[in-house]
Amino acid sequence: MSTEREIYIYNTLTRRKERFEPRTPGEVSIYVCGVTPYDHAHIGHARPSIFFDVLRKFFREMGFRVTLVQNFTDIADTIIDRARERGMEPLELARHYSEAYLEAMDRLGVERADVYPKVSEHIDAIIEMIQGLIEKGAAYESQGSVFFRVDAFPEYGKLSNQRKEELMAGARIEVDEAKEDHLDFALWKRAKPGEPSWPSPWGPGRPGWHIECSAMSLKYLGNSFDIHGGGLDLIFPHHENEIAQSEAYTGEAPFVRYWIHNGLVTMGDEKMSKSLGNFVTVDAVLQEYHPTFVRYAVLQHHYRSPMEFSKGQLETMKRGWQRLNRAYQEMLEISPPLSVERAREQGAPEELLAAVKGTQEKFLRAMADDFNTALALASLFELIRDVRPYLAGASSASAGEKAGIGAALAVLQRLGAGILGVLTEDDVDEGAARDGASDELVRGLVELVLEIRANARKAKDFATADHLRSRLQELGIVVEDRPEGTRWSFKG
RNA sequence: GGCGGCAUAGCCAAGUGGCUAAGGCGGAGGUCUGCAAAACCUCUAUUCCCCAGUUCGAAUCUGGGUGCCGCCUCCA
Repeated sequence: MSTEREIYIYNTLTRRKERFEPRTPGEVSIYVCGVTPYDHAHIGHARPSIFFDVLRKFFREMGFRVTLVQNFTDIADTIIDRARERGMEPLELARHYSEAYLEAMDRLGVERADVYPKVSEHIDAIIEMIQGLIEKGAAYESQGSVFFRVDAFPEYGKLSNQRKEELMAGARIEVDEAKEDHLDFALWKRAKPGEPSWPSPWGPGRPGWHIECSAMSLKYLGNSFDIHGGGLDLIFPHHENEIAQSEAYTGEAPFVRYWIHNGLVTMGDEKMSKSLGNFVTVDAVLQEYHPTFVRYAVLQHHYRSPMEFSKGQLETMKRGWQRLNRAYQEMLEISPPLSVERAREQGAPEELLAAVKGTQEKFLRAMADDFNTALALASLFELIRDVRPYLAGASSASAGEKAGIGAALAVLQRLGAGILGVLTEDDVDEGAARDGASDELVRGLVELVLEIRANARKAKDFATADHLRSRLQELGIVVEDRPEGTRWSFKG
């Protein structure tokens, strides 16, 4: 693919769509705020992971070399508290949930980042940065802790568009007399008894919340890297503070060229979050739904829109995903994937090839316009609609028609499977993935019933046949008579 | 109180100055089928929360209003 196409990104910093110009031509550096691993990953975490996975694959498709860094904030109050409850070492708890997070994302088809830096492994870099900030007068030590001096950074508030005075007015921050100013935030927190701590020039303690992302992103991606991502809920104070620290430290702006924030996942119109307790884990969802379907559901929404998560919501979306995949799977059986050029050589209908190229164009244009995955997905539906007529008579299709289907298949694989990851070769029918010892018996019995039913149908005893089918339906087993034979599946 | 976002058909959801307002689900009719299911075809918003304005022209821009959400405290 070429890098000719212009890519537009909505930049939170400017609140405008801007043309993407990388720091280095042909390369993209991306830092995505990862999780604080003190519990299982939920769907609210899956959304940014899936989105940035798609974004990365799209950039790659456009010819960029992509470097993706995602941190684990493995030192945090929440981790310490949870570990204490369970009588565990905080770092051990964090390691456990970090692993669980990665495994959950693997299952969702999220490609691993290039680096997963952990706070606990970057204490030195963090201390070095804090020292630098103190030397520049942007931070000060107080009672064993170190705070960032917000007054030393005149542009404070530029990301979240807040004025310092206003922040002060509405502050619900408890007064900490160690701070010079209410808005100042901790870079280094003095250790309280019984807390994990690391030695530092200011005594034993641990990093404050925001400093790790600055230290680690600068370390792995350098100054003025391209894209920093995360949930909308991180804009303030987290990302605001990152900008202040980083730009004060390096003396260079911008710290980040494009800020991308994804919308939140809601349940009952309320933000899904661990602290509210209204979350559904990725594992729980994957027990009922196929990973490519979860991606489909996420990508059906524009990344900046809120996404309501509910079972009813998913159920109605499932049909579309099934239809897309059924068509895809039919195509797989008809032809190997072919380039448009090869398909044309083999006599593919021009009309079909035009549809294939049109889909590709529409898809890439949608993605290049602020990663409009919903529109991109729509283009795939249009493609299968255009291919459908050729699929109908596939058994008698000419070599040229099959080649045309192969060209469409190649595009589906590259865009739908490769970039979006919403296609699968697995059975997409209801409950198809069910297994287990008891099902072994059930399967045998269903086969037996269907054998009897087949005999009834052969004898034109449709009353018996229909009775068996409806009784099975009541038990949650769907029977379909297709031209090629009867098939059945569990209803979800 | 401050900042930001959202409001498009029964539902989900694109579109942000101008060809017929994407796509999916659902619904209606049809093809196929012993009947169903699946699949396919056709139809399904003269109109984009309300009011005023800018413009030859607005769902799209401006002002005002209403409702909802997020952030200002840990948070993807």
